[in-house]
Amino acid sequence: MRVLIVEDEVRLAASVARGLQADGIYADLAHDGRDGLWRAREGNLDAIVLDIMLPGMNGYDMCRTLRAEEIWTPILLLTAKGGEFDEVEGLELGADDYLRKPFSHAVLSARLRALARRGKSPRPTSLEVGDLELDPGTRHCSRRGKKITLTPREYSVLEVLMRRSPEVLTKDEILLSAWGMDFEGDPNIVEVYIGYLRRKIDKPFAVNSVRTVRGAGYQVVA
Amino acid sequence: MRVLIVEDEVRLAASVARGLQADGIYADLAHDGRDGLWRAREGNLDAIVLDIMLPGMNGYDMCRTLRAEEIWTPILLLTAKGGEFDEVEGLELGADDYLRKPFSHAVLSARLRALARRGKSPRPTSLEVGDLELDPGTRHCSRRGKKITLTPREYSVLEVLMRRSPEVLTKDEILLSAWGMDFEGDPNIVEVYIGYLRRKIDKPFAVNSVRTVRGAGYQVVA
DNA sequence: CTCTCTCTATGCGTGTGCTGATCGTCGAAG
DNA sequence: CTTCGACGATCAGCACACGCATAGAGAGAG
Repeated sequence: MRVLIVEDEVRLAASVARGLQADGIYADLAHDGRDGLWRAREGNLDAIVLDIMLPGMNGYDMCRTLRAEEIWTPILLLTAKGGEFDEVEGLELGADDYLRKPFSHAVLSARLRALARRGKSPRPTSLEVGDLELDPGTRHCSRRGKKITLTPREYSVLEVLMRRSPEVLTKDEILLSAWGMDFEGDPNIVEVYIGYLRRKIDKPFAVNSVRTVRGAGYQVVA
Repeated sequence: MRVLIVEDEVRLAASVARGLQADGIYADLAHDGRDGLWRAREGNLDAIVLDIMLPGMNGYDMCRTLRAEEIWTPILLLTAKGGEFDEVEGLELGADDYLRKPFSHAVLSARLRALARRGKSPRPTSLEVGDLELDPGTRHCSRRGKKITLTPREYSVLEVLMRRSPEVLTKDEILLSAWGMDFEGDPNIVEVYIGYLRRKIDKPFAVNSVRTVRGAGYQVVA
């Protein structure tokens, strides 16, 4: 589990980070609003701990900005003031919880876990072309329920073909997607891998879903 | 929006109910634990406000009972004591939030709205993949009832793999989640920790739940 | 100091990727 | 219809990167 702590008091931030680490929660640190916003956009975070009083950009603004950008990572606000309006306002702006300073590490980690539990991201959907299925999450490939084992390179080639099915892709497009732009070998490699794929996903099932379009490229059809 | 207030001090309960009503939140009242439990089972509630000190049945027990019955209506605990352990304990038992007395109506309604927005999320208290269990609260891991001791780093790696099981995670994703984005060492460390995990959770039980997907990453399966 | 945990560094085995040559096939022009 | 050229398919075999195991150094806590 991974969280971002946005807090300008460096010593406090470091101490909180150590405390969480002892509970198996790894914490990245940002010391001002701008930096925090940047990392929040980048990262693959389970939650954000956000101080309200910050140099650069305050916690409210950061919270509002993230939500406006459709980033729904759970946010826990840290409030220093005694007033209640901070907190109400924060929740209305899209924060998910708040904690009043000073707080104990035990409470913070319990709250963070509770937040992270809710914030599950939806599963990526699988690709289907006819009865051929490809799940990018597990990298499983199957036809009519029968599992097909693919090597990494075979998987890359099939993925791009299925993603854009039934488009015809040129060899160059396939090279770019499956090998990357820094490939410097024999472009004949694409033909070789098309061959591997046909041997695994077409021949055993007596179908012809990987089609050659002479002079143009390849496509996958139902 | 409709909430249930379980609180034995009649005057306080009535005053809270009036305050919420002014914010468009309709409140049912129960004055002891048994009555509260009954109404919580019946009703079509958006949230429950639960005092800890109650005649009949205390707040902890009520909370635990509801969760055991698979009723996941969000619960906000009211704590009167100063100690923090009440609160941590409450959250571990399945409450979703807490508020320390005395509190203001504005804060209570903001919190209730936040809870209702999240909705009832079936909340697995532990992660399970096949017969392998991992409890994020206590950081205990076990298979077939036998306890397995994990170091913090091992725990982090296993947690992210189980949370997203049966997805295949790349080494980079694992590094990001378990080490953080500022890790600058040898990425081979992931392989090392996968090895440690296998030695602890797979080999003693003669299973193979931590799978390598060559060229892609790792997954945990049943 | 000792013990635990984390990480680096090494060597090894195997599956995978790629090359290069040869064989097959399609299509257009005579 | 036949022929020829260009494009695509297939195959064998080698090199190597990937993943695994293990040992040990370094850091930190008790």
